[in-house]
Amino acid sequence: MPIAKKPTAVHRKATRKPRKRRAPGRPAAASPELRPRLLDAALACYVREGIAATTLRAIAREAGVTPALLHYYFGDAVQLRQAVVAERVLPVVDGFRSMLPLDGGLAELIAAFVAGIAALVGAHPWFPALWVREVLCEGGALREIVLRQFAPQIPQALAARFVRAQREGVLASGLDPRLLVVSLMGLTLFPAASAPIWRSFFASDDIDASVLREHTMALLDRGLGLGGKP
Amino acid sequence: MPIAKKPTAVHRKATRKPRKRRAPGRPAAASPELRPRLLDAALACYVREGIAATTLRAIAREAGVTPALLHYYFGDAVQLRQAVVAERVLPVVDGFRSMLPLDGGLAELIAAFVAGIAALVGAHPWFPALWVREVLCEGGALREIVLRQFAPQIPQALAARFVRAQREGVLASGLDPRLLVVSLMGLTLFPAASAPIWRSFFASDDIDASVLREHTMALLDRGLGLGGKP
DNA sequence: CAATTTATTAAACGCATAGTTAATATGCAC
DNA sequence: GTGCATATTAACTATGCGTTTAATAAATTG
Repeated sequence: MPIAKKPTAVHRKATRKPRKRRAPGRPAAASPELRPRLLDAALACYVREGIAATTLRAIAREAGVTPALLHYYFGDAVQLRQAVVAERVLPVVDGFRSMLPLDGGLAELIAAFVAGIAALVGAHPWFPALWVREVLCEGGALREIVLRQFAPQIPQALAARFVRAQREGVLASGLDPRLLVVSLMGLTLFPAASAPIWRSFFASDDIDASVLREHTMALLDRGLGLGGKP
Repeated sequence: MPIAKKPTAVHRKATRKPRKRRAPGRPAAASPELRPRLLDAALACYVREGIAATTLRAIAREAGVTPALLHYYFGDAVQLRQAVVAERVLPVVDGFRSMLPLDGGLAELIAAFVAGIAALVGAHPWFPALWVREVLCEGGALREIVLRQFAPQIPQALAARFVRAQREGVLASGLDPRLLVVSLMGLTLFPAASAPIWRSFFASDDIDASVLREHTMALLDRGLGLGGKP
């Protein structure tokens, strides 16, 4: 509509034609909590397209609203991203960390790590893909945030625990305690993230979460010298 | 006459000597082959930014030329990408595959896999990052190409070999042959791809390629039940 | 050394898409 | 009802993409 000088609302309403598209203005019904739905839509887009490649319009389309509404709720795209990270991503990482019995035995710690990742993936299937793209990939949008805030706590605590276990002879020598942390992630997060790939060229309907966990534990128990081998 | 417009280039003369400089017009003599340099520039951008996010202008900037020159050499952006894949990426994957002794003993195969990834990463440090972003990530630009063309040969051949080894009692039961393929990649490619991360919060100047390889082999030898008799 | 071919750039085109702003219909308090 | 706050959209402006065209200078050819 070209801008008339001072179009009053009443006049425009009188000349309004019935439209299919929603007109601006407050909706009739009291909308259910929209904000969490917007966060979920944003997260879905982040997972599917990557954070950097996700446009405000894509999120709006996903949620069935206009980009301007996202601006209304969250300000700009950066603040929206921060909200998603703070309210959707970081709690997941934190929940995993709190599940690790760092003060218990080594075998229990390893088992809890593997089971913890399995539980995390079961509850939040989107996590591995997001983590790979936004943390593992260089230039990932979550690298700094997640890494500087959480990762030093988990990997360094694990490495320290492994050093102690090795000194006590519980952990096989020949393993590097720091690299063992990396190996643990490679044996858990990586299979989860690549599941869509290997499921596409392996007949793998029989592989569920417990099969995967038992395979991983079988490899680790023996590989770390935990089983009962002297 | 590099391909630019109509696909009627019947006569395939050898490549000319290109050159780069500032003002328009043909540059002075003694130019090194420009085309490989353009491919390298494109690859560098793909690795750093991701293929989808890499603009033709960014590649041109990286190579110190104009976007129009890329069009002169490769036609459009899609053809440039195909050239990079065919001449830079696929040969690396193929070289790795040819290094695997699928007909030898199991221990030798495992060792060759680990050493092969180490050699690949040593020769092409950009590979893990590219592979993670473009193959592992959903929507990655190389997923279809690499996967449908090469990956079924390698993983399925490995899995078949592991099935046989397990039947012969050489490979510990309790391991899934298919998941073992995934574990192998998780223990090799993943640490390589995440090296920038774990090096940033571990003091790891003492960890070089051989330390990493020995750690991995120590874990695998025992974990798969290959080493000395338990 | 003139004509032609080859390699390169500058500039512009058309298009898509980005994030934001201004307008506006509804709900609610008096 | 009247006025203000809330929730929502249409429209705008900016930018940047890939591509193309025309200009131009060196190389090559005769």
